[in-house]
Amino acid sequence: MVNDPGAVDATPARAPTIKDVAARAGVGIKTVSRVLNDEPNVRPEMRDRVLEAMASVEYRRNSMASSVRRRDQRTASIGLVVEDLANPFASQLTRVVQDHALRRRYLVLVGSSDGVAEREREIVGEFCSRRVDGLLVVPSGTDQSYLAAERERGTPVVFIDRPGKKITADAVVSENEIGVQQATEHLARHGHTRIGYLGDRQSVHTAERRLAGYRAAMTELDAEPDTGWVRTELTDASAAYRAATGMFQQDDAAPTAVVCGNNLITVGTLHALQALGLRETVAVVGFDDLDLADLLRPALTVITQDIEAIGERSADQLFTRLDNPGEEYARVSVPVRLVPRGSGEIPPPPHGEGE
Amino acid sequence: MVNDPGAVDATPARAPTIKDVAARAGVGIKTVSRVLNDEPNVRPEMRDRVLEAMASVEYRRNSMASSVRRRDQRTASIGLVVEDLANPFASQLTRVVQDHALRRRYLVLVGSSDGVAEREREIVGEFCSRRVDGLLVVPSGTDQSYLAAERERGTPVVFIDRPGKKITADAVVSENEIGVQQATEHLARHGHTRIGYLGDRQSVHTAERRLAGYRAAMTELDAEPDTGWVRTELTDASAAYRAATGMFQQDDAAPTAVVCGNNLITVGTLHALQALGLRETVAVVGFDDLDLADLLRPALTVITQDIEAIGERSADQLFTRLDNPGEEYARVSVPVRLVPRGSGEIPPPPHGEGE
DNA sequence: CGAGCTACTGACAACGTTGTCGACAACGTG
DNA sequence: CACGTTGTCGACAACGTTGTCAGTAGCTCG
Repeated sequence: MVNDPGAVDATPARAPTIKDVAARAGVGIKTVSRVLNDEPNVRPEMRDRVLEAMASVEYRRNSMASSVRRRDQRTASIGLVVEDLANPFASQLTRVVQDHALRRRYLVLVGSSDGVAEREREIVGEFCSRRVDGLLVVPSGTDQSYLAAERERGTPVVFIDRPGKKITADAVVSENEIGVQQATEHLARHGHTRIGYLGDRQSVHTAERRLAGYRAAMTELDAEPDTGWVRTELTDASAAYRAATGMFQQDDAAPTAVVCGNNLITVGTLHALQALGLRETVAVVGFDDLDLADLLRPALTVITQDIEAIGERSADQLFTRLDNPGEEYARVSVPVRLVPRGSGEIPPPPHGEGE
Repeated sequence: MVNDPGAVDATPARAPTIKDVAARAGVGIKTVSRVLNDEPNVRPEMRDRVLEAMASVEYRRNSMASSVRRRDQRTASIGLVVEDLANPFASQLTRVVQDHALRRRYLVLVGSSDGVAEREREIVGEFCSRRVDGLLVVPSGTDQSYLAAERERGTPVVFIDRPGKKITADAVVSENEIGVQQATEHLARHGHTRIGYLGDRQSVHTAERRLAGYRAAMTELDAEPDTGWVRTELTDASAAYRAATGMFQQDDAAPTAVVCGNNLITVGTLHALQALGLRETVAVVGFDDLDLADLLRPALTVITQDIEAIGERSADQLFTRLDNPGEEYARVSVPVRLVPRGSGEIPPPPHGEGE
C-alpha cells in the first residue's frame, strides 16, 4: 500500500538537521552547533549567516540527539509521579512544579500512579529510560528502595507529600499532624468534646500522621474518643459516605463534630450529613480545600495545604541536588493553615452531653 | 540485592549501556538490541543469558539514543498543550489522554499556555525539539498557521475544545451551541422568559458558539433579550461577580434566570447571587460541571462536557493520523449533557411579568 | 622578519542505539 | 554430494548532535 504510484509524496517529511543548515549557510556543522549553543568565538557575520539559514529552513534542534552526545547526558527534563492528575491537589502541584521548572528551562513529565506501587515503578522506569535529570515522587506502597539504584546512576529523587519507605532521601511534606491537631482543638474551642475523625488507610503516611494529630489533640483535651467516633481505611467518597452515615446514626453516642482526613472523605461526609439533615447541626472541618468550599452553606472550614510552597520547595530541592549532589538529605516541612468559613464554627447542640 | 553501604564509587555514576550488557553476557551488542526489541531469531538460551545480564546490571534502555537512530524517529510520546493544567477541565482531560496514550505505550508531555499565543508557540517548539510524534492543542490566540510547518515535517496536530485558526486540521469539539441552546430552552420550559447570559470573550471560539446557542434559543422563543441581560468579555470569576451584581441589581429589568458561559463565570455569579440573597430566587444553569455542584443548595444545574469522550476521541484521532497520514481532516463533535440538579428548575417569581 | 599569540573555523570522533549485511552452521532437497 | 534455505549471530555504519583538536588567518612583540 505504501508502493501506491499515485501517492503524491514530494516532501520526504524529514526534519532539517544542522547539516542542512550548514550546507545552506556554507559553513561547517560545528559552527552551526556553536551558534545553537551560544558558544563564543563566532564572527557576528557568520552567526547571522547561520541564523538566517536556520530561519529559512525552520530548523528545530533535535534535543534527543543533543542529550545523547552531551557529556553530562542532561535532558533538561524532570519526572513527576503523582497519584492522580485529575485530583486538584495533584494538578495544582504539577502546575506549580512546571512553572518553577520552566524558569530553568526544564520540562516536566507527569504520570499518575493511582496509588499503585507497581504503576509507580513502571512510570519511574519509563522516565528513567527517557533519562530525566531528576525525579519528584508522591510515593505509594511500602517500598521505594528500588529508587536507590536510579539515584546511584545519577538521578536524584525528592519525595513529595510523604517520605519514601525503606530509603532515605529528600522529602517535602505538609505538617499533617499539626494541622489535624489544630482542627480538633479549633472544634474544642467552639465547645465540642464529642469529636469524630474519618480517615484514609493507615498505611498511607499522611493519613497515619493526621490520625496521630487527632489523637494528640483528644488526649490533650482529656477527651478519650469513643471507638465509634474514629473510622479509618476509607478509600473513596462513597466509603466515607457509608462510614459517616453509620457514625451519625448512633442516636445516643454520635459525635457533635467531625474532622475529615482528606477531601474525598469530606465530600462523602457532607453528602451523608445532607442526607441525614444534619448539615447545619454537625460541625465539620475538612483537610484540603475544595473549589466551592465557600459557596456551601454553611461554608466549609478547612485545613489547607500550601500547594504553592510544596511545589516550589520540592522543585528547589531537586535542582539544588542536581547542582551539588553531595549534600545531606533534608526533610522540609511546609505549614498548613486553618481557614474558618462556618462549618467548623457550629456550636454543639445545647442539651446536656452524654458520657 | 547489593546491601553494601561501604562500597562507594565503584560505579562512576554512568548508566550501563548495551555494550556493558553485551560484554557481561559474552555476546555482540546487536544480540542485546534484538532481545531488547523482541526481534525474532535469537536462541532462547542466548535470550536468557542477555536478560540475566540486563537484570544484573539493572540496565535501562536509553530511549533518546534509540529514537535518534530509529528509521521513523518515533519517540513514543505526544505533546498536549492546555490553557491551565490547574483547571479541572484541563487536568481531567490530561488524565484521560494519558490513559489512552499509555495503552499504546505512549508518554504525554503537558504544557500550560495560559491562553497566551506566544506561550503556546514556545511550548509547541519545545515539544517539537523533543520530537514528539504528534500534538494535541487547545489553541489560543488568532493564528495557528505556524503549526502547518510542523505538520509538513511529520508531526500531526489535533485541536481540542476549539478549532485552530488560519489552518485546517483535525479538531474535537463539544457541541457548545446546542448545549447552551438546550440550557436556555430548559429554563424557558420552567416558565422563564427573562433569561440572561454571562459569557467569556467573544474572541474565544467556544464562547462565541455558546452565545450563539443562547441567541438561537431566544429567537426561537420569540423573546428578544434586553441588552442588559447579556454580558460578555468576562475573563475571570471576579469580572463575572461584578457583571452579575450589576445585572441583578436592575430593579425593574433584571432577568429571572441566567445561563453562565463557563465554570469561572458560574462561580462568580453564584457568589454575586449569594451576596444579593437571590440564590433561591434566580434560576441558574452553568456550563461545565463543578466538583461540589451537587452539595450546593440549591444544587447546581449544569451542562457538562463529556471530557472522557473528548480525550478519547482526540487521542484516537491523533493515533489514526499517525498510522495513516493521507486521510481527510475531520471535525468531531462530542455531545454535551444537561444535568438538572435544582438551580435550573427554580420557577420565575409568580407576580406578573414586565417586558 | 620570525615567533608567539588570539580568534576563528571545520574535519573528525564519539555518544548509545538500530539497520545492513555478511559469516557461519544446520538443515532439507535433489 | 552439491545446493539452496533458514536460523543465528556479530562487525560495522549510521542517526544528529557535541567534544577534540588541528589548522588558518591576523595580530603583536621583540
